[in-house]
Amino acid sequence: MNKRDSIIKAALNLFVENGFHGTATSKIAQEAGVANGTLFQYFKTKEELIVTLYTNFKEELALYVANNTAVDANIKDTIKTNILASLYWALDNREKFRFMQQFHTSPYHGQLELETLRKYEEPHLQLIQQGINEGAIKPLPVDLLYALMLNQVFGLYQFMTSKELSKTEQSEVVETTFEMLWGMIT
Amino acid sequence: MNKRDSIIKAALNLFVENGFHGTATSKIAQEAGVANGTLFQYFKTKEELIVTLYTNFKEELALYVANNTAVDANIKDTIKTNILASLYWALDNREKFRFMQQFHTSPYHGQLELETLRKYEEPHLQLIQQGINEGAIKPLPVDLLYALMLNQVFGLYQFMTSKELSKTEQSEVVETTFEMLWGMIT
Amino acid sequence: MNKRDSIIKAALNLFVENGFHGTATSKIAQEAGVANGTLFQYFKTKEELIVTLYTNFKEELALYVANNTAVDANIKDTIKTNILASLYWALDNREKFRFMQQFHTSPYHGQLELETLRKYEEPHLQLIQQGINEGAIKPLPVDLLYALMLNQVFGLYQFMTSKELSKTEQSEVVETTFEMLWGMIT
Amino acid sequence: MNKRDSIIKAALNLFVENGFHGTATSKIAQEAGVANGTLFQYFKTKEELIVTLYTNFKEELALYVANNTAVDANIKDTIKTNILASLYWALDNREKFRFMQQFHTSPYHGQLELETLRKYEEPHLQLIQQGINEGAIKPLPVDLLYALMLNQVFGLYQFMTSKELSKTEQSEVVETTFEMLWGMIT
DNA sequence: CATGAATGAGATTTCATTCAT
DNA sequence: GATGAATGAAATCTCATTCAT
Repeated sequence: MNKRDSIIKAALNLFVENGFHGTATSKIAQEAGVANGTLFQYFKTKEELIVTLYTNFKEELALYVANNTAVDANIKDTIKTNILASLYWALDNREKFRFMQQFHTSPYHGQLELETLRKYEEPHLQLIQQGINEGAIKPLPVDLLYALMLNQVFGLYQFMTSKELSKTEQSEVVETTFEMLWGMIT
Repeated sequence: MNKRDSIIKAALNLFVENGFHGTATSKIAQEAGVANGTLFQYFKTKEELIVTLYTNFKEELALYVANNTAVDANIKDTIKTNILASLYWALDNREKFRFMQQFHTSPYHGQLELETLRKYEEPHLQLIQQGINEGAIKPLPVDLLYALMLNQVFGLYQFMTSKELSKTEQSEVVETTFEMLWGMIT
Repeated sequence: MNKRDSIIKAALNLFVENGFHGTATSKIAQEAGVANGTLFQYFKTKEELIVTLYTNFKEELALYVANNTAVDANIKDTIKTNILASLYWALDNREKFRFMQQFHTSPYHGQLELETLRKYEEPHLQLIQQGINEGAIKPLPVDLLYALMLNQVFGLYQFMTSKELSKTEQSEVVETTFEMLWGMIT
Repeated sequence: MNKRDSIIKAALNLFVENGFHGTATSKIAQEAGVANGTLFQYFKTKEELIVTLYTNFKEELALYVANNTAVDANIKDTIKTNILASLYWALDNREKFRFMQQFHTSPYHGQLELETLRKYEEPHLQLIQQGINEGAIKPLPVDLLYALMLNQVFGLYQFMTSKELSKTEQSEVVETTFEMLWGMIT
């Protein structure tokens, strides 16, 4: 693993464990096995490091979701695969997901350009719009529907990470919950 | 307004605007119009100040919800009033609500006793359990149902704070959304 | 006990336990059961309190020694009773004695007027001088003899406070040690 | 001189002059010609700095005494050289010696492990024991004899630093005093 | 006399960042 | 690129002292 990746990995661990403020750059460098100054060769400031982590993960999640969303299927399956992809990525990348949540409520988030953020929402909004256009989904504001769906996923994630569930139990609760959601918005 | 309250008010403003770390205790004192050391007469540490704010607001919310939840009504109305009370408190106390969200993803949250936190969840869980017992609500784990309902409120809050809605639009979207939720869990 | 005495007593305890710097005036007031500001009615500053304690104890010791030194006796007995009085006072007032030692190595000591200090040494120096004049004590500088005798007492005090000795063992070691000292200077 | 040594030197000067509390770490850094934070790279806390100074000096003194104590000589000469070495080191390193005295009556001293302290006493105690075994020294508790001898040195040090003595006067008083001491304990 | 809330100067310590090697 | 010693601004917290009541 190259130094840049070592730093990113160490930063993720420490930020999640101790928060942004609770993590000194020197600790990150130490944990990454590089010198203090080396960190600043790759990231001009601590803030840049944090924002880079965030956009990296955001990108990674978007890619994963894109690759695991059924296309050329009926709208229900498309949305279902889309949502489940998000959920499973989060469950498989809990540290990254927690990091992103931390980031959202931090002041760093406000400094991101809205355009950047919109970019990641767009595909989901379009999917919902498509569902409405096809008459499958209730004709409500897409923003609202997106917010409800997204937070449904958060709620499910919260539940699933607070319990120890077997694989079958997991897929059972996921299936049930999605059907409930689908019933709600159609 | 006495000094303690001035400090609390200033702290809330600044924490929400700049985050916990981004807010120096000296700034808080200054904004509150008191001397640096005065802050530490009322709160032994910065952390104590932060935790006090959180538990204050948590208490305030719980009280508001308790006072605005219909009792002696059918279960649907009870739950409805309960949920709407939470939502409207959040909408009327946006700073306090943002503060609480910030707190949740901060390392301070981990230091709270679980017992304290459970105390606030308990009434909601009991309400859901009652709904299940009465056969009104689907027999799913209460934890799961609670998580879904709570996050539904978050989602709605998110939508409503991102738009400028008239009073009628507001109550319309709230009504609609609650009916969707109720349909989903029954 | 009046407030002034309460303060003095509390101050002694705390200073000996935690040092001058380690003891806040507010702690002293608290321990003494008086208000914060009351302390400053009796002592203009913390320093004045410390110096007052010191001179009080110094005075107390001097008085005790004066009252317990044999007069109208031969020089050996006079000096012996004088030395033993100092020693026994120290053993019976260990906190006060430790306080005085702490004071000696503190910067406060440098601020005392030399005249004040000399006053307490004078009687001892005169006694030694008398011994020399009578031909009983070696004709060495009185300063030197005084320093040796004083430190002999310190050494003995150190030994006796580090052991648990019975009354008979105590007086035995005291007798022996004085005879050794007397042998040394005559 | 490297920065660490500059800091140690400055700290010694200032601590002796103004006491531990009276000396701010920022003053030390300034006097040493280094930045504020640099001090804390070499010493994690102010306390660590103080304790390091103490153990450094203690070690230095022990080494000096070990190197200047006659071995393979009769017991009297061995003890004499041992005592004189201590005395002369103190006279040649008055600041360091005053620092050590300050340290002894400070609360920092209590935090040192007893084992550490015993280590430095051990050689002296053994020497005295040897003298007793050989029948040269009176069969009294070694602790007591050590305390008396040590304090004799303190007394002599006190006398010699309060006077301006020529070299010959110095060695004369030292010789005389040692003979008195030796007479006393044999 | 007594109180104790309020003060604010000052102390220790941290840490993001730089830069000479 | 890599290093890590050095920096110094800034943050939290303490505490002797004051003063209105």
